[in-house]
Amino acid sequence: MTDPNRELAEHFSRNLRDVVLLLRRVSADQPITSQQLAVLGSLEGGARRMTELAEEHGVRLPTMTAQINRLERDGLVVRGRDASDARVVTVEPTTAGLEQLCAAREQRIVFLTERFAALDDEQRAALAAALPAFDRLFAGP
Amino acid sequence: MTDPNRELAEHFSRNLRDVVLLLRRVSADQPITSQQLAVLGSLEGGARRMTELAEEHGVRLPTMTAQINRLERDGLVVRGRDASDARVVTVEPTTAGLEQLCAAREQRIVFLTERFAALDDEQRAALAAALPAFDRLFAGP
DNA sequence: GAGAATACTTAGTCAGACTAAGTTAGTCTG
DNA sequence: CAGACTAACTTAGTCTGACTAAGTATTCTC
Repeated sequence: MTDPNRELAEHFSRNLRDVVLLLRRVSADQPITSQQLAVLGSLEGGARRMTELAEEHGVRLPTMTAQINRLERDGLVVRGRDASDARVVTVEPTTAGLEQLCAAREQRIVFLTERFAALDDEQRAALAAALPAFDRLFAGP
Repeated sequence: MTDPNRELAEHFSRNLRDVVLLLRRVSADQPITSQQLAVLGSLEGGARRMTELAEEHGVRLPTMTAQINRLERDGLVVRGRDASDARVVTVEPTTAGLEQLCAAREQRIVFLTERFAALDDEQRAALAAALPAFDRLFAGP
């Protein structure tokens, strides 16, 4: 009679705390915060608008304004203007910003690689097989 | 030549952002924050010490002091004293605190259940098969 | 061209993280 | 057993990062 989806959800709900704690541990002792890293990641492909960034990160515009202020203060991004619309503010990463992004990303991947290496083959295979389902579960609206 | 663990890690690293955004969406519009929910969860089994709580949540003691201050102000927990050691402060949930915990937990589970229901059988089976690996991957030191 | 909508910024508040320093209580040592 | 050290919290001060409300340009629409 128990809903298998609910059982899965309960298990995941219990695991969520571990994930959050793990993420905190990964991002601790890094020169930039996980938020800053996420924003820099959005700028990797080139200049973006403030509204785009806010939407993509699920925050309000004033929050992104403050975030970009900090990143600009630290020399990781620069603000620009859109030629076709004078209201629009664009944001681009600096060379230093891209370097920080690469370094932080690499550090995170190395950390995760070590975690994966601690699993046995069967567990690794199970996780690999679950990847498409994960993409589907966590992405989208 | 590519390390399969690293490939897994890269995929997960890319997915982390989706998870974070999803978590933010789940906890938005809830009466209590995800941090408060997590702390209340630690108190479900009875009174705990401040140091225990801080350690369990990976934060420093002053952070937990402030957190418990807010929870106490909102009537969700009460501070107590340890009979055998007058330095120790204990924290217990109130009835209101336990109610909030149950309600928030239920809401989170319902949300996740809906996400799981949107998957097909194959994806669901893959996720279910990956659960033990997940426990191993995210738990522990 | 006036009024509405859009794109940001500013100002003010709050949660939640940190360090450094203070207080009180227990422990240990000569 | 007194003095020093350690342990358990709290307080004070700072920072990031989230929000709303309100202000300023600029563009769009009728």
